[in-house]
Amino acid sequence: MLADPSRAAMVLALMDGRSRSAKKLALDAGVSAQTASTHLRKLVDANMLVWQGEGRSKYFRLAGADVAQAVEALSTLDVPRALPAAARELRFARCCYDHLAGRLGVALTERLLQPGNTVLRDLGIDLAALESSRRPLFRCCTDWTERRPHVAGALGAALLQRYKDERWLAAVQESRKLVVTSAGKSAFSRLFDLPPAFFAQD
Amino acid sequence: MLADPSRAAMVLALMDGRSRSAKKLALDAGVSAQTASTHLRKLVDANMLVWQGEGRSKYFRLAGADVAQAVEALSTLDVPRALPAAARELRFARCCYDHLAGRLGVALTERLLQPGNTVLRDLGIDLAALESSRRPLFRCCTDWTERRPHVAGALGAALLQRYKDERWLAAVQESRKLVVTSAGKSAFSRLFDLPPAFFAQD
DNA sequence: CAAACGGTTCGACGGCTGTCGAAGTGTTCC
DNA sequence: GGAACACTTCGACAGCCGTCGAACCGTTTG
Repeated sequence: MLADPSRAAMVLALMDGRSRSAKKLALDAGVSAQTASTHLRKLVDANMLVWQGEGRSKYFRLAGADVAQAVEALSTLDVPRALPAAARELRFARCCYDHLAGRLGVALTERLLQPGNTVLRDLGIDLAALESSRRPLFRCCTDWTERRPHVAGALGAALLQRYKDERWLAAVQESRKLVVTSAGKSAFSRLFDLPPAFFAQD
Repeated sequence: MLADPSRAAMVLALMDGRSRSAKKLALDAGVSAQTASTHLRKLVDANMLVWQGEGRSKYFRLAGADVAQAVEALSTLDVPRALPAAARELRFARCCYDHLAGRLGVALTERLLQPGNTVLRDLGIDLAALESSRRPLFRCCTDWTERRPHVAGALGAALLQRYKDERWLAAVQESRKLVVTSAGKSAFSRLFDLPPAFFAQD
């Protein structure tokens, strides 16, 4: 399924976890509407996408976190060669389906795994509630830009949600890119013990 | 690369992390030697396999843990449909490149993530030494049989090595399957607090 | 040295599938 | 009601690529 360039482009365009119309996906992939329609049908039949009708439009999104993780894992294989310019701006912070990825995601994950840290408690993340959800609490994606793990799963999703609610991170229109607000810089520095210079990489 | 059935079969046959000759891989994939040769060349060019000459034979193996993880992540996508009979025996315990996967891998991972456990200390795993290695200490694969995470990365490899050294697990010839020895059953039950009935699933 | 064997290269065949034009269905908007 | 629009289906074309037979190279074995 992912071997075809058009389908790959569509799936990559949906890697932010949001929905897109068939027409927009056709534009993303650079093919006609008919071609896009056949591809989208195949992806839905393969349980990789789901759709939702809204008026005369059809909005598609990834079927689940497992699809996103597979794409991310595949991306790590091709990446040793230089990153394309378009991907350059995704290096620092982006969303990977429903959680945080990129240098920031990897750095926060490393701090989170250090024994003795109290970040989750400080953030008021209710682990017990998350564990009761059916999806795995903890999972790692291998970051395709950093080639190191970042937190995914229910915990990863809850953390990104919190960051957005607190206005520490903001989503960029039509992109997976996330920007760190000034409030976010000070909050991340404080909670995760990151040097202020870290954010100069963005 | 993985979209072709022959190449997929070859890569799957190498998922145990060991090496196989070109001829054996041709048999695994059910194609002629010429066809296998072209596929293997492509896989090497794509940095997914590496090879090593030995006499008039050529032995291939996976290029790294990232390849194995991508394959494992992709496998989770198609698996909702019933498992092929050949895969049935891999459900309980198998090696995934260099670490433990399957029901046992998932169960041990869950115990390992419970706060307050002392398993790593009891096993005498030297986390400091592992951290100094270049590869990430901690990573998760999403298990394609269980659809839940299991420990990979340097820690996952060190754990499997320890289990083998202790003769708790034994590799099955020409297969990814791992069998739990009777010493292993009692050791896992004790260290990870698993009920003895757990091993009846095997 | 000759035979056997593992692997590779070349060339030709054949099938699969991605592509778009054209036409059709259902929805929205004026 | 009619025009514009989003999406789908059908059909035909074209190109890509997996496949194997045949021939070739290098190593091993008797």
